[in-house]
Amino acid sequence: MARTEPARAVTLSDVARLAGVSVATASKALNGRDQVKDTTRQRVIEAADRLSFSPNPLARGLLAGRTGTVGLLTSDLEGRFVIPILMGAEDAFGAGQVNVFLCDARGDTIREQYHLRALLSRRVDGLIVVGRQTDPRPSLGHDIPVPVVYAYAPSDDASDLSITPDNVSAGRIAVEHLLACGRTRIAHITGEHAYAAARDRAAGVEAALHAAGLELVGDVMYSEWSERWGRDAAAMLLARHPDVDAVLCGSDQIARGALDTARDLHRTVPGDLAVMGFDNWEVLTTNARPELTSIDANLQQLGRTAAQRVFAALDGVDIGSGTEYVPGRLVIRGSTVARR
Amino acid sequence: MARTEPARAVTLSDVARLAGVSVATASKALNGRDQVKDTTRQRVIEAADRLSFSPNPLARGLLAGRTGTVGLLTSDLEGRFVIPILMGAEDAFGAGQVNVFLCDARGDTIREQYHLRALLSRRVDGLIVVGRQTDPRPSLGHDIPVPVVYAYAPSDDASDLSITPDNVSAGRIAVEHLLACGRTRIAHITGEHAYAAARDRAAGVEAALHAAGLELVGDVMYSEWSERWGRDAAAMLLARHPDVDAVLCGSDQIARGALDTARDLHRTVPGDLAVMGFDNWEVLTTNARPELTSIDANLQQLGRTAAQRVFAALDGVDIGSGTEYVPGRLVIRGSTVARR
DNA sequence: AAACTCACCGAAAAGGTTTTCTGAAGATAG
DNA sequence: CTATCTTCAGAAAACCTTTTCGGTGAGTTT
Repeated sequence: MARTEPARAVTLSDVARLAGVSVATASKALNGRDQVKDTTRQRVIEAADRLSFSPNPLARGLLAGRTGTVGLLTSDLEGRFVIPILMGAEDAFGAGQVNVFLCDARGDTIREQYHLRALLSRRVDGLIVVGRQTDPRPSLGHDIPVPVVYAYAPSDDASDLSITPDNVSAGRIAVEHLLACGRTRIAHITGEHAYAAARDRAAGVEAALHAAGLELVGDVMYSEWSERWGRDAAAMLLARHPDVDAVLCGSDQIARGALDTARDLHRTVPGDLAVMGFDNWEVLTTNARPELTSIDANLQQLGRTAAQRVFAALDGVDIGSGTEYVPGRLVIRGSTVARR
Repeated sequence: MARTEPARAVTLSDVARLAGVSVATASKALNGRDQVKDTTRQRVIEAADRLSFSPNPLARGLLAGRTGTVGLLTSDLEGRFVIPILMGAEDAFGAGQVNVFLCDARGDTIREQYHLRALLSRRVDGLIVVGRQTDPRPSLGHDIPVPVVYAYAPSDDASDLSITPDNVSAGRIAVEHLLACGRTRIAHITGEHAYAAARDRAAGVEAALHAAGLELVGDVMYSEWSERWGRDAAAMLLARHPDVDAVLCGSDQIARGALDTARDLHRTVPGDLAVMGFDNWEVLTTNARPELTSIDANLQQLGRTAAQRVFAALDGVDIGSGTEYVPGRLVIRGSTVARR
């Protein structure tokens, strides 16, 4: 940490002095305005290069209103949903000159308001709000002077723009895969009924089964998002419905539990029983025995889309409102299809 | 997204006008400088309240040099190490007026340089660099005009300040726990030898065993950080050394694999065999059968410490240099101690 | 040669805040 | 009553960049 005097940052006037022009001309030269002779422009650019000048975004933002920053307001920093979304957003922004302010509200409305104020006072150009569930969350309201996009958790206000995973179609896709594998006696173990994600996936599952003229084996088994529940539920299920040939689980965690139980009861997977999960959480899926087929929610793409919408709004494009659904993606592994 | 005209932000001069004073006085009143009569100060504060004035950090930063922002430069956004660190940093900063710029270099030096430049040009007040391993990483150098603290991955330059988990002591703590549980025939399965984390933990393990007059059962088994390796290694281990009574694993993932194998081979845990891991990754530890004892690296505290060091440096305190080690914390669960 | 156009450059203001310095009024001491 | 202090308020500069507008000089037209 020993440092020499933090050399005063080089400013535009330093560049101007070196190039022998006024700051006004230097500014125009560097920003590609006309009204500057080409040779002059070259001289300025050269000078800026020599001093490795980089303009002060504060001064720039003070005047222009634009700061080149975007706020990402999450309630789910510990959660695993915000990360891919954040990466996607970084991807979309990264190429340009945009940086991301990250704030975690810890699910607390007070703190959220606090961070919101802080972000706005820093004059972020736009805002992405990430929730920790797919259940609608309270809107931040409309008196916000910058574009706002809600990601993962949609806003409860239809005049906001939200981008969220399409869990209904994900449920459908899962069932269609199991059907394609020749399974017909399919059960569904999932997490808390309070979560829209659980209910939506279940709805997609039942719709797809119905469309195929089939019925779910037993009722949808709701409880908690844990391996433990996956184990217990699978044990109950196999005791009551020994003829089941596929267990569709509402999360990879639950599926891991179901796999464990199947193993304990000497049911071979995928021979006797196909098992699949949702989320495609690699740590869980690729280390399971056998590896776990799952539905990836494409969160990274979701984040990219959200960022692009913010961009578009910044450029004055009307990005519309309502909820946009991002479809999931089937990732097939050994728990539904025997591997060569 | 439909919005009304973004009402021009209220400025200090609005406040001053309402309070019937000059901007200078208003500024002093709000910032608690003296040279302002108490009644005047009250009037200004009231006016600011009525207009819900919040100062423009851009203008403030322009003058002060301080921007109230800190850059967090990570190479590990997908990883799980940066998240608790980030939360810790947010904790430490959060109370104040600081916001965090998050940038992910994706392990790419070019991108890192790019982000570094972007952060510096935004005049961040300080920088926290988070790596994805505990192996030393290249220093960013000393021509950076703000304090830099390296977290998780230390800098390879001893004149930088780094804060990193104490894996040697973590290994020792783990062994001491196993000894306290009455285990004496302890084996160690861990991840890639290329990782300092693996070697350091192993060193601590061997030191602690040696101090107790014991030897490791077999050699340290290095390979990869996966459940699969945990399963395979445990199988090999139990075949070759059936008398082993504790398996210390280099990560929770490996430990999960070892638990699976123990179950397959009908070894009871913790009766026959104690199993423990490192990292205390809750998803893995609390869902294992039995729940997994582990060493938590206290990453959140590490992040807090890093943030505090940055703060201190900002306040002109000499924060020193070299590597500061954060000790781990034993989290006892059912895989080493039978639960009532 | 005078009037005009055109291309280019620079002065100055703006943006919002903090800080320093000056100055005015009131209070105290002699 | 005057001289010196103290207390408090305001004017102005500073931070750095962008933009508008006025101005200078060269070249062109009549």
